Formats: sequence, structure tokens, C-alpha cells
Amino acid sequence: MEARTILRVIVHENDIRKITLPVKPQTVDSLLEQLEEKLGLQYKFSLQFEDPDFNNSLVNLTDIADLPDKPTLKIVSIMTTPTSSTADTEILSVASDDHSSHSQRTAWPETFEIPTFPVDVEYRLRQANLQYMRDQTFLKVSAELKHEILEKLSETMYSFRAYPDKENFEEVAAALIKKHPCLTQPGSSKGWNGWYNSLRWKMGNYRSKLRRAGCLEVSINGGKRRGQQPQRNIKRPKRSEINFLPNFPDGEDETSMESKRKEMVEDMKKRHPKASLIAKNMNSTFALRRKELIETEPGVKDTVERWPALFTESQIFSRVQSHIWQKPANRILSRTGQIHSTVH
DNA sequence: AGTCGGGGAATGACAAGGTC
DNA sequence: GACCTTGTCATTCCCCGACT
Repeated sequence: MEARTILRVIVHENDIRKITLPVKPQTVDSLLEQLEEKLGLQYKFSLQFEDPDFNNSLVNLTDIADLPDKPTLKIVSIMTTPTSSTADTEILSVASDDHSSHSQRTAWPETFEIPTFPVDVEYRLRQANLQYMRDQTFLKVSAELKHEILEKLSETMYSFRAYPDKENFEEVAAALIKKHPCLTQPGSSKGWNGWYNSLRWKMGNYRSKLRRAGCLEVSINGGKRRGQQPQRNIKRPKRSEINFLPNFPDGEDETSMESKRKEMVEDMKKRHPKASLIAKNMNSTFALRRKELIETEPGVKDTVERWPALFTESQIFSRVQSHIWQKPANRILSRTGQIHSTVH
């Protein structure tokens, strides 16, 4: 029988605990199970330990034999994202499959679920919510905590929509204080007005950051300041719309999409083009098509030559369907006489 | 302890489309 | 055409950590 084991466990920087296990765990999984039970953690996590071989720097724990005596362990939460394959998102990704090749974005959900924040933030909110339930004390939100909350919320919102509208911001702000009542702002009329404003600022700054990083989808609306090159003749998007210029899908580049385009041109010359091939290639070349329409503004004749399948009945029908599904958020407008890229 | 630089939240000017 | 609305972006302010 192994002797009992004493651990120092860093749940987060303000919560460091001494844990005693009756028996030394034989595997990492067994250690994870015991810690989950002892600490009452409601989320998935992995472990890091202070490795004496590296001056006590943190190292991922993959082999239980690596653990020194009386080790210091750190809990590292395994975050799930809205794009992970939960049952709900699976439904969304199937429903929006038509668009999967031109955006990682899913439709704005019926009810916005406040995402899980980093482990330390969740812990602090849980404590503050308990405090709130005891004596109605609201949490005094530090700048750092606010940053963590806004960062995660903006990231989640962006996964649904790059330009959320007023209702979206209101919904998220309201959902936030509903899930975490300790975050209610007693001075504001609805309790979340401050969060609403902060979210709007945050989202704007988030887009700026992405724009600087070269994200096409939001860059297309940039460059409107004095002394800058105007964005050619791309019309400013209407309210709640964006000039939707998606990044190329993972694993695709201009060359690979161009070869798919040529494949379709050849196939369209046949008496009976292969519908499945056309549908598949049209779907996966969306980003290239969009880029062409926006950047070169081709005439109708050129577009018909390059994308003959675009004007087939099935493609028009599928675009109408997807347009209805996506609401107006993805439209691009251009000058009279140019292709209206609602026909994408 | 003081200085410096980086990063983020917030502000306000500006541009451009929408509305009446 | 005046005013409103919305999004971008330069800028300011503040905080924090690194460095001296």
C-alpha cells in the first residue's frame, strides 16, 4: 500500500489549496478524478506541475512518475468554444452547412448563451454570486476582470456576427447579468446599460484588432480615414450589413480554388454537368468568387465566362435559400452596372 | 522610487448611408 | 438637404509590469 500523498493545488492565483490523498494515484487520470471530486470542479481540466528539473517552472503533467514528492500542481481548464461539437452547435453547423466553406460563422442563436470564462474568472463570479445571494452585494468589477469578461464575450459574439446590432448587444448584456447577477450595475436603469456600452466599445476595438491582423472580413470596411486610400467604389454597407469578404477556408488558397473553378468551367461544357461536383466546388470557391467581385468588379459577361455554374437554376435557388437563412447580414452592394454580390 | 513602454477601454472626430 | 445613425480610427487616459 502506497503512503498518502500531500499536494499543493493552485486552483487560481487567489485559491491555493492543500490536498491530501489517502493513496498515491497510479495514473494521471486517477489523479484528475480525485482532484475533480475533492475540489468540486464542474469543468474539464488538465494539470501542470512545478518541475524541479526546470527550476520549478510549470510543465504539463503527462506521466504520473514525473511527479515529485509534495508536488505543486496547477489546474488548467480545458475551454470549450462555440464552434466545438456540442449537440447544439452540431445542429447549427448542419443547418448552415451551405455556408460552411465561406465562413466559420454560425447564425445568431435563438438564445445567447453566456460562454464559460477562464477558470479563475468563473471561480470569482461563482463566489460573488453566492455573496450576492446572501446579502445582495454587487461585485466591484476590477479592470482586469472586466477585460476578461469583455474579451470572451466579444470573441463569442464575433463567432456569430462581426457586426452585432443593438438588439444583439442588449441581449448579451441582459444575459450576462441574468447568469451572473453579481455583475448587475445598480446605478443603471436596466442593470446592464454599462455592460451594453462596454460591449460596443469592445467589439469595435476587437474589429480594429482583427483589421490590423489582416482579417479580410472586417478589413474591407476599413481605410476610410483622411490621408488613406479610399476603398475604391465599394459602397458603404447598410445598417446591420457588412461587406462580407470571407477569409479563404482552411487548406484552400487562390491556386487550389482557381483549379476548382477551371474544373467547373470544363464540366459545364458537357451536355450533363455533374451536379454534385458543381455544388461542391461552388461551395468551396465562395471566398475566391467574392474576392473577385469585390476587388475587380467584373462585368456580367466576364462573370458568366468565369463562373458559368453561378447562373444555373440550382445555384440561384440555393443562393436564394441561403440568403433567406442568413438574413441581410452578408450582402455587398456595388455600383450600378456591376454585379450585385447578393448574387454570390 | 521613478521612468518607460505596451495594452486596453473609452472618447470624439469624421465619413458615409439612411430617413424624413 | 438637414439631421440621424453607424462604423472606423486616431487619440487620450489609465494601469501594469519591466527595467534602472
